[in-house]
Amino acid sequence: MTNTTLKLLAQQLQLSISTVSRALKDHPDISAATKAKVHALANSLDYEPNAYAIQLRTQSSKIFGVIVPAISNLFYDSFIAAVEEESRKNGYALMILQSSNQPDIELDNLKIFRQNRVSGVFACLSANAENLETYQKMTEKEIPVVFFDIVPKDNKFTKVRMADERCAIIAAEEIIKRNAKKVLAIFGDTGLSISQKRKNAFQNFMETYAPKVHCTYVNASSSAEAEELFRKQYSKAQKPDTVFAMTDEVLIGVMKAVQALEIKVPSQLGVIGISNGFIPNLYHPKISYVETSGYELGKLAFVQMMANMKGGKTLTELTVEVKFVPGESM
Amino acid sequence: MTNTTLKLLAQQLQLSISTVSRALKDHPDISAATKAKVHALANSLDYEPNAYAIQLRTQSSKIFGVIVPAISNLFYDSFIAAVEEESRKNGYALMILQSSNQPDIELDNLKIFRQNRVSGVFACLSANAENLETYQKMTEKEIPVVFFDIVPKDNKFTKVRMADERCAIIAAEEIIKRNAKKVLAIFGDTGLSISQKRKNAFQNFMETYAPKVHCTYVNASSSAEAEELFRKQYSKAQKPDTVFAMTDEVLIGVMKAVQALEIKVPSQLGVIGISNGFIPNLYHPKISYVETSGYELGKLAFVQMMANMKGGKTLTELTVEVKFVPGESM
DNA sequence: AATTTTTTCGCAATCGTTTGAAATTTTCAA
DNA sequence: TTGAAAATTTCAAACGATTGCGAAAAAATT
Repeated sequence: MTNTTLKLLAQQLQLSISTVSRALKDHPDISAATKAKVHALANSLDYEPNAYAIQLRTQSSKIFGVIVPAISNLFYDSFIAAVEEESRKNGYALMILQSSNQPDIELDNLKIFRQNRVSGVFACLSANAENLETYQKMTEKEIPVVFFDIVPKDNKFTKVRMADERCAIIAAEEIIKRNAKKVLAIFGDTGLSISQKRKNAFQNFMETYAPKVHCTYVNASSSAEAEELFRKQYSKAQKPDTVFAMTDEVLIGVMKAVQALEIKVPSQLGVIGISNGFIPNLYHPKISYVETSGYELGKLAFVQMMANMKGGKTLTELTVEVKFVPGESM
Repeated sequence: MTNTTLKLLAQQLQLSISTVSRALKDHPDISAATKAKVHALANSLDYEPNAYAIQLRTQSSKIFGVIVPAISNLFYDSFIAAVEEESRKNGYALMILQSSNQPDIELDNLKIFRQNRVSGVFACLSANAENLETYQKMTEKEIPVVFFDIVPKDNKFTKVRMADERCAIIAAEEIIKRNAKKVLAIFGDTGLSISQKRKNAFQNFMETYAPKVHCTYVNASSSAEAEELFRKQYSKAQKPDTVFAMTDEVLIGVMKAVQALEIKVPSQLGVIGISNGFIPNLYHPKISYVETSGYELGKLAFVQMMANMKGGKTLTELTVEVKFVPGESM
């Protein structure tokens, strides 16, 4: 079964292709009568405009590219969900690729995006990305790029991200409120700038506003490592009375140990994390957390993308607001 | 900055477009000398073939469409990850859309796929989908469709899914091994055929091989409902000694109650679920589960897709094998 | 009835690439 | 030197849609 094309419709109706084309898009030049006829036939033959032909002709695709380290990730998937939602509303489709945190795959993916002449790219840098040059070229070719979450330092790019420092500070505030005496703060992989930012902000705040609270700072790059670190710290004579988990991954590790050691939360140990909320609500009592919503970030990223598309070069760095969501763990 | 095209290269090199085109793809007709020249210029001007033009000309896109109820889902995201991985290896990109379980959105998305002339579609039906006609049309237009997970009954379609009955039976076997006396089995939404299948298989097996075990069967369509149901059953005089959770969603609800009520697992209560493994491993002790891997399903779906593409109409229903993964909850 | 205006439609070029077939050049044996 | 075969390269027609501009037909004006 061959696809219905304008040509086919034109032949059957004894009209020219251009007339059919115009009729289909309600062009004022065309009489109501012919419009009706054209629409009728188009429907019965269920005509679907060929997106490639359109894009070739108009030099603009209705597709955005999204590149993330991994789709199966509690944070990115909600980001993607949000972007997809907005895109759909605006008549765009999404092409999603994962970099697996490998710079060469990231480059491959970017090539696919360029070859498909996507209208724009939402990009989350892979861990050790040094390929900013490629992104630079894309923006030069007028393919807007909106970075999210893991963004380049260079501020000639458009970026949206969580208010990382605020997250850490809000957590610190809550910890101080709780009147903690000994805090164990576990951050993510040392290689990620986000870990550094959060750690610095947290440490600064604590040292300034609660200098007498004893804090221990460690880094864990996996749940297992986080669990191990927690167990070690908790086996010491002076146990921490509060633990701060910078990511869901860390929190998962901590909570494994907490459950295994049958530590009472919050009486024996206060727990606070930074999360989109899914993991903290898995436990009883619910873990208190500072909310970083991938969903909200997605919405924001989309706004930025649209702004960029409309000619305006908005080279700003926006952050989405974060808030404390009390559970019963503090 | 305008995009480099074959025409541009041809002009600069004083060659015809066809020569340039052929040189770029190493056609034997072209002399080594010109090939070298062409490649050199193409590189320095970083030429990127225009995917639209190619697809228009060749009538074949290197894009697959994927449609899922929701991307942010522990099962689907790993499915997508697998399909994406395989697609990339084979030079395909993915266009991913979510139906949000709404049939009309699903139809919209299918339209986008058709307009983009995707090479094939991986589809998970939305809950109350009655739009099989549309899928039917697509296969008639030679766009292969591989259904996964939630698949149509009609067996003129290609489908891959988990071995749902096997899942339930394996779980039942383990429960019998454990010597359970009173079992609470919580299944998913009644509307989903998968719930029915699993329930029937489970119930059958239990009644056949362990008729004296007392089983209670209930359905929950959310974590909260599962939690509530569990609490109710557990507050009865004769408490269940084993609980079976058909999905992660159910398991999450159950475990909330278990933690809240401080029920000892496995001494007071055995727990077994069906899952891809992420959720069960969040708890201590680790929950035993029958593994249904979205990842494996994705791989299988891709194989089926490729088989379908190569002309062969493989209208079969394949299932991916499942296995029991012992935790410490039984 | 002749002319102007308005409606309605068609021509033809274009987007960037592929590809069968024809045209050109080179090679080489007779 | 010549002619045929082989090696290169070019021509030109697609693919399916959009769109400026001009043409024909219908309606309105004089």
